[in-house]
Amino acid sequence: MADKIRFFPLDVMYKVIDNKPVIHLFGKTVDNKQICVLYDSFEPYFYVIPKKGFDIADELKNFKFTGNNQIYSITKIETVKKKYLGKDVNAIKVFTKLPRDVPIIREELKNIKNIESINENDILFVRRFLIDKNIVPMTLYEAEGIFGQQNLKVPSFKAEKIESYGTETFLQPKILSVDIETYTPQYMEIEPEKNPILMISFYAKDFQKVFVWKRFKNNLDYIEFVDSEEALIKKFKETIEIYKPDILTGYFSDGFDLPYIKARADKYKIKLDLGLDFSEIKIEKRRDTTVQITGITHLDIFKFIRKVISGTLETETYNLNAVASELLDEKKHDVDLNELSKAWDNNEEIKKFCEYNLNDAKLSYKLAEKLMPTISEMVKITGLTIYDVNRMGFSQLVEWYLLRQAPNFNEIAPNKPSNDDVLKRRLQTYKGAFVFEPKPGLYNNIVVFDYRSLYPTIIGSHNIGPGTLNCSCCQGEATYAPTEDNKKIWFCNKKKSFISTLIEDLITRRTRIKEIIKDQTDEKFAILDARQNSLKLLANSFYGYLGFFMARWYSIECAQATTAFGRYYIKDVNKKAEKFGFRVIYGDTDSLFITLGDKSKEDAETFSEKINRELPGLMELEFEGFYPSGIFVSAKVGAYGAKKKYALIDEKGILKIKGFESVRRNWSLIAKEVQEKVLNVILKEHNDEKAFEYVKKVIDDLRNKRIPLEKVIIHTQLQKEISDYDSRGPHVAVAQRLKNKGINVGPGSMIKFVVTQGSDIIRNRSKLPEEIKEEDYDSDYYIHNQVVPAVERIFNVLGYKKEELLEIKDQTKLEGFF
DNA sequence: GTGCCTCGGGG
DNA sequence: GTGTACGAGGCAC
Repeated sequence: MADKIRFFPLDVMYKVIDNKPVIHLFGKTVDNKQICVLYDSFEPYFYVIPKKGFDIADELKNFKFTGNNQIYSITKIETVKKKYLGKDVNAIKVFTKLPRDVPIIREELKNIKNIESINENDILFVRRFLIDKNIVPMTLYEAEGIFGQQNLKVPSFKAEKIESYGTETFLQPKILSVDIETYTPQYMEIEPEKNPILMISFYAKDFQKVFVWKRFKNNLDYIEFVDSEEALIKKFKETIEIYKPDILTGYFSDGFDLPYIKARADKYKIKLDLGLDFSEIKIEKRRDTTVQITGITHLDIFKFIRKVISGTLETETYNLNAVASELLDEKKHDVDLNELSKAWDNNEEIKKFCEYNLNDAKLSYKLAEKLMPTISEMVKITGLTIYDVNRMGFSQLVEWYLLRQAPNFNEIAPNKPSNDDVLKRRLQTYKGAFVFEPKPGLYNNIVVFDYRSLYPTIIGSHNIGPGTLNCSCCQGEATYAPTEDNKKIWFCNKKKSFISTLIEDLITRRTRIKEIIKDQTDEKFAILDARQNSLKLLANSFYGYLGFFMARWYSIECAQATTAFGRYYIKDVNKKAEKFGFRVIYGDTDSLFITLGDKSKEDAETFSEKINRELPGLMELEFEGFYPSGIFVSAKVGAYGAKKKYALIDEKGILKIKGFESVRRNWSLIAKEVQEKVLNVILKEHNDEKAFEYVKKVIDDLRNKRIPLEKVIIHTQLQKEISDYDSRGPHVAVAQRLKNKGINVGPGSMIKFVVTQGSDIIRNRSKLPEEIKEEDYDSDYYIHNQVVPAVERIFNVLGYKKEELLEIKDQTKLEGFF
């Protein structure tokens, strides 16, 4: 007698049991209990496309070979009618016993004649399963089968059938956030092999805890003392086992917290078998380290923010403080972590560090909670697990969306490029967007128009895609893309491409959501807004994907045609605006900035309506906004304005600033300070004279050594052993001197140095702050290489020249100015 | 200009 | 694990 259960899948893996791959879907039942649903009837396969006119079915059916003392064979084949890039093909679906047989058999098949190509042989088994069985994580399914006995931490259910059960989404995963503080003396690198973890904090909706292995008096109920680091790590393991989170999150926990905990656990020979199948946490050390726990979704919220939503944030640095400030309007505690190790050694007060620790865990928790709607929408669109969505960039998300959709179009996916292909593709370049450069200066009554989702709507409206590119059926009939060279690129008039169908679907789905979003409550709004934003992000990534060298559906011609149409449309509206009586001051890619002159705001709206009546398909010109005034910035040295650098003020007095990059951490404090102050004075006080004089004063202060040494120190981290450097930058030279003095420096050491006066190369003039006197720094270096570059672009907005900044100022005029 | 190196996030 | 995915900017040459 079969049972039925309803559940939301969250994580998926497979195991070979009795020489059969068994899919394990870990998730939550409708009554919120952990479950593992097993499915053993899914067979690995891939496609073989024979050369036209050849029948190799029998040869494949009987294909066998021996290797590694094993016999590999094809278990069965099916001949299927498929499409490959829009064209009909007769393909052979080749099945194997185990997933790991696929790459072996694929290699061996390369010896067979008359094979055109082998496809879809590198799609991981569990992802293949999710696609073919139409299973989307986080949505509701019903499984039919029996409860079984498996060696798992959660009940298991052996399913015969798994079917979609409505559209309900799992919205309340149990999230547990973790954060650690470690012993790291100042100037020393982070060394998990040497230095202990001092405390571990957890934060969840209904649970807060800081474990620490040094006792002190306090009245905080969330602090729990343990006797040693070893006990601390055991507590870490125990806490997760007891709390049973669906999602374990942290900020950069892929790259720091979890690998550190693992390294320390190894030292004490503590097995971190947190996987729901009793497996140990898996650390993959690549450039981007990843940490995986079977059955528990490890979400590194930093990674998601940087990879997926960084483009939508104002901040340019993605540290916890900056991101939490922007997204949560909350900050990290103001604590100097360098003091922690000292305090620890000297048995001083460490309470504030525990509070700091818990706060960090709380911030990560809140970020995860806040971004959950966006993440779950990405999961629902791409059909990937949260774990995968978390670690993929845009091009991969687009690719997995296409891979998931391909079977619905009966399409076989193209292969990933070979190394040779990648090299060739990397060399290909093409013309990008059109930019109408502004003359720097101040303007009044500005109206901004932009084409809504320009590239996505072009791809949709002009049927762009590798499958419709230069089709033989429309040769000579279709109009060419306006590429402005002799390249003849056209797209089919008769059938819609796979890619453009999908992108139009994304656009219309988004438009629908934006329509209903207007009258929604706060809660509903957040989810729908996240959803429309995910759709937008994905649609916007298609163009880049088509031109991305690693893409399966790569097509330089498609990318080229997209920008060509883009240039055509923006130039077209530019011409029409001038004809209508506006003055165009700036245009870039998809937007047009005009001044009204003697026309009104209403005229501008009439204009955009007129344009829209003539646009094809889903293309639309939007009236983005009206701004009483604005300034356009000059970028590098030169008479002309720059792309994407401007500041506008709207009718409410709110500033809109674009294109001012912030300085990186290895700049001196003085450069950072000056940039910040100048932006403030110009953008808030509108007093460019004051900003200018301020910088002149700082430059003068530098010349006269009135800026203290501490503000000119540059911090650079040593990345490897000194002897391993071929090219010796300033910090390497300084590190060498430190080493000569007997100070232990190595990879990870933060080297502080100051560039001093002289005529030698910078490396030889870089000294340790303690080696030199207060006034030894090279004023010219700091003026020309630090302060001026930090503000130069900002001043070009106002027509000031770099030279004017550098003029020796008249001391008397400025008395008492600041 | 080319090529090598560093940064990010975390303590 | 049916693998393998950075990209921008500074300094030395």
